[in-house]
Amino acid sequence: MFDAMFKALSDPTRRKILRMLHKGDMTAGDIADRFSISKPSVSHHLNVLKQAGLVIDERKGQFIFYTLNTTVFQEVLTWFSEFVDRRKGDGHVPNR
Amino acid sequence: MFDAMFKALSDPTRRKILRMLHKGDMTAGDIADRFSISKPSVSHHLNVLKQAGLVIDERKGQFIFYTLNTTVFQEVLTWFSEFVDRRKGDGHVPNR
DNA sequence: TAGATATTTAGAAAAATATCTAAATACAAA
DNA sequence: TTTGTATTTAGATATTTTTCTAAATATCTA
Repeated sequence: MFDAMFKALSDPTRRKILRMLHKGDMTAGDIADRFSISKPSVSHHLNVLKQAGLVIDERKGQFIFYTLNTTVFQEVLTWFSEFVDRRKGDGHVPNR
Repeated sequence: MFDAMFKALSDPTRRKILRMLHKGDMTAGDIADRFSISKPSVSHHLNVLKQAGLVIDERKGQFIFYTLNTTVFQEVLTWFSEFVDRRKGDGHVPNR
């Protein structure tokens, strides 16, 4: 699962989408309109983010709304925390 | 710079290297010995990590030691923090 | 200096990824 | 049901990334 998350985060377009969703939920079309790449390409990126668990999609009539899945961000945050020196104990937590 | 960092973090071999270095500095050869891929491939990964600012290298005689650059981890941590709900009124309320 | 060890660089092949256009699916409105 | 809008799926191509072997560079030791 970490594999998919980091892979998803490696693309700048996808990180931009995440920052947009942080301001509020959006439809696939609204997201696509903010990029110069084609709608199918944006759809592909949205799917990668979805597979990685970083976003959730929900259809409402004609539209599909995308939402951030913040719980997963918490997990990545934890992954990174292990590397940062918090000057508490020896700060070392192994594996994963 | 974030671009290079996220790119570097997207590969599982490189993340494994980072976890190894977290336990202590290592030479390129010692790192390579722990993978089944060739030394030149590991050398390539080390270079990607170095370009991303995630590790620092220092030659000592015949050997080159690699070390984690924790300050950069702190920066990525900050990037992620923005997405995590810390329940401390930053004004942002998700839709629905 | 010659030989041994540590590591990287060069160049090529294979695999993965991003992107496109065209077509398909899902739903709404008339 | 027909038409229009929203979005995805399919299939192809171009680019990027990973990996390899062979060769080069740097340093140590005898």
